[in-house]
Amino acid sequence: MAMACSSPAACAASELVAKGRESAAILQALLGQHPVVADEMPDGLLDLTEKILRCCDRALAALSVGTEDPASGARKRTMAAAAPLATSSKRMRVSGGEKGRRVEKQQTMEDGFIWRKYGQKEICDSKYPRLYFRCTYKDDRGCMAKRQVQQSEANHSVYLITYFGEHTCCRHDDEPPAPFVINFGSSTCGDGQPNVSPWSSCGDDDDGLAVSETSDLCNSPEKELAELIEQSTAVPEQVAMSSWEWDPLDGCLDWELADEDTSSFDIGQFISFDYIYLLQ
DNA sequence: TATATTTGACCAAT
DNA sequence: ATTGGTCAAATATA
Repeated sequence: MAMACSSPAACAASELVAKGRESAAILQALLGQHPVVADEMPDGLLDLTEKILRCCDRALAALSVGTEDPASGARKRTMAAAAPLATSSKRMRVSGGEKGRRVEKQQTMEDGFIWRKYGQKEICDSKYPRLYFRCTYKDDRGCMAKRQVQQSEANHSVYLITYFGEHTCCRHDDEPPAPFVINFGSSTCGDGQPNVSPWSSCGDDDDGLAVSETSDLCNSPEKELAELIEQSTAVPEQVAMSSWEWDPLDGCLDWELADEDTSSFDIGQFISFDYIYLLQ
């Protein structure tokens, strides 16, 4: 699937930032895990990788925002305060007793979990059907997580995903959930494959690192590094969730200031400043 | 053959 | 009566 960017520059920038983020995630995982490196590491090295990851997240989020129709984006931004996007079906709340969490995703509805489709419904006032999924492990492990997926009316390349319930299928009691699985440099980008990070790029060259391929690694014996990298590469909810209130530059400032004397990097070479308003 | 998807039917909420 | 969520038989796929 080709990336539906609003400009070639934005598309190229997204891919470059995504690659940079993946590399930073691997570096962070390796730094944190390797006993020798961890012992002799100068203070702040992990913090630095953390900052790099955060900046990449925000850059990617900003770029993904840039794929939307600017007019609708501006409209959304002004409406955000009055109408928070985290809504859910009243029916689902009644039956499930729980609010859904809506996430907007570009390009892919894959999120690293394995879902089984159990229904599809034409929805009134929407030209796209709503797809109903439950966790594949509902029967085996009693995992009651569900999600609904619907293409955005405003931008059909955006999937509106609403989650209900928590995954209990691949979580140990003392471990946090691992909603995203990375698969660097995967050669397949088909819709049928659980495709990892929402930022994963398609048609990538094959010099990447294949760390894991399915969410089943939750129980695999050689999962330690994969889990470390998963945690590092999981996109923070703040970024994944639709929100127009966060500041993409928040947390990057000190990093930028530290570099400003030596860096000759001109972001304007890569990103049209048409998108800069989206960062404000 | 086992597993996943499709799709019409059913039912509860509105 | 309408709508949306789920079920389950039929069908597709590996």
